Amino acid sequence: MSVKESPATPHFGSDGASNGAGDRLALAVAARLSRYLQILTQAKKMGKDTISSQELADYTHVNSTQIRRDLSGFGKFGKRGVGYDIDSLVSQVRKILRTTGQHNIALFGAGHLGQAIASSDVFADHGFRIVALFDTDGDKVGNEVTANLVVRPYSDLRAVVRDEQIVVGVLAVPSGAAQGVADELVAAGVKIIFNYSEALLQVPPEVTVHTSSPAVDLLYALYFYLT
Amino acid sequence: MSVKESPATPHFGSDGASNGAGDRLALAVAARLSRYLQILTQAKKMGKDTISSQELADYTHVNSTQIRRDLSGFGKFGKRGVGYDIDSLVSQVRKILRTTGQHNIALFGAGHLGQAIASSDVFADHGFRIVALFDTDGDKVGNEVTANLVVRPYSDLRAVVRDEQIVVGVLAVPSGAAQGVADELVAAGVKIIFNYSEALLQVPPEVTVHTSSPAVDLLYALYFYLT
DNA sequence: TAGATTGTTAATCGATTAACAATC
DNA sequence: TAGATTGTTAATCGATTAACAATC
Repeated sequence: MSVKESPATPHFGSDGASNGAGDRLALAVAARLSRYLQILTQAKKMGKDTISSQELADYTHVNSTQIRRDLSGFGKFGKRGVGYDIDSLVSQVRKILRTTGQHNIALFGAGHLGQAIASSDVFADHGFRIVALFDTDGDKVGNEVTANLVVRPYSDLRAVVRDEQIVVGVLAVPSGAAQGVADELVAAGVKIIFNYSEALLQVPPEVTVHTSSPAVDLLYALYFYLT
Repeated sequence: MSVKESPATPHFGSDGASNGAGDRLALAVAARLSRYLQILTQAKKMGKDTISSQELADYTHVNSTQIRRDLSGFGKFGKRGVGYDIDSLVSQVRKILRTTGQHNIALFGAGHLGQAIASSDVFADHGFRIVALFDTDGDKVGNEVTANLVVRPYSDLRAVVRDEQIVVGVLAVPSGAAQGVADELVAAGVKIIFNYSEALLQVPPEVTVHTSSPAVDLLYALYFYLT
């Protein structure tokens, strides 16, 4: 701790060994990498095969040097004078983020926001699957929201979490209902809750809540750009 | 530049004068302050009058020392042994962020996401107003989505931007339609675009694009929590 | 008073950037 | 080759944290 060893690699947390088995990425690095991944995926869809650090910088608002630095910490992925091959960079970044597997998600609330989320193809692009959609409204139960997604009643919650190995519960319910759903998810053993409502949720310490709603995101951004 | 003056205040950018007239907040500070503001507003709604830096830390995942530091840079807003009075802190932070005025927003797309955004009360809480909602679908035009919001055709765009002094255009349209709407907004003189689609938008340098969709937000978060 | 929580210091750590040689 | 863009260095700057006295 007190003795300076060698210039520690800045890509990792506290103890800076190389990119071996058990290292955890620095939080900010992981955040940026996942941002790059999203842009890369989209650029590919738009027909690009190659991208430069400067182009990535334009889309992400991250400095281009920072981007090259982030990537070169894990290998030499680019071609000087050319840029990065998108396909190969995507698979490299996925490897770094360790998100090559499949993860199952349960979504709560089949209102406007829930349906907007359910019909996004972002998840399939990145190896996540929404395997269940719940709503309290009896009239909605049974509706087919997308090809493979039928609205289910809350009474199925426990069985679904167990049978489908749900790792994340996503709340797209009204603020007033959010705490109740969170409680049921916690009771069912889910450890990660993504909260799109504005409610401030109370959960046990072993459960992580991430709160962010479209409107609140917009709010943040406005504070910057308007001044 | 090269000469160390005095320990510059870390709350501001490059040239560190005190909190006088023309100083710009450091980006990260502004981001955190707006996050605090959202939590404070919500805590107030839930009946709290006072909040401690530790409680704010629990909700925002920002270190409590960091929070006290952010706030104490602008004044002594708290009471030792008690915490912060929510009402007074809200008005102080608003003053710091200079967002006491009203700003008008135009929203594009009356689909699920657009309607979810339109019916959020986050904006009214923070002094922003969605004054117009546009859609290309002739069947939707004329529909009343919320009490004061009727779906309008794109042909009204220019007039509305001018008459209502629109400063931000929010895109909740399909990816394929996003660039077209962006072009029209640019032509109408709008300088800030908030893009909820996944499209990568091409705009002139004087226009700022902020891209983030609910599904992509979720994606980021999952990369963290699942590893 | 006793307990709690702020305001502030001091030290470390990580992020950011300009600049440029290497090289495709 | 000439032009473009990466990979990397070196330096600075800002963020983060633990710790604790001040004080409500």
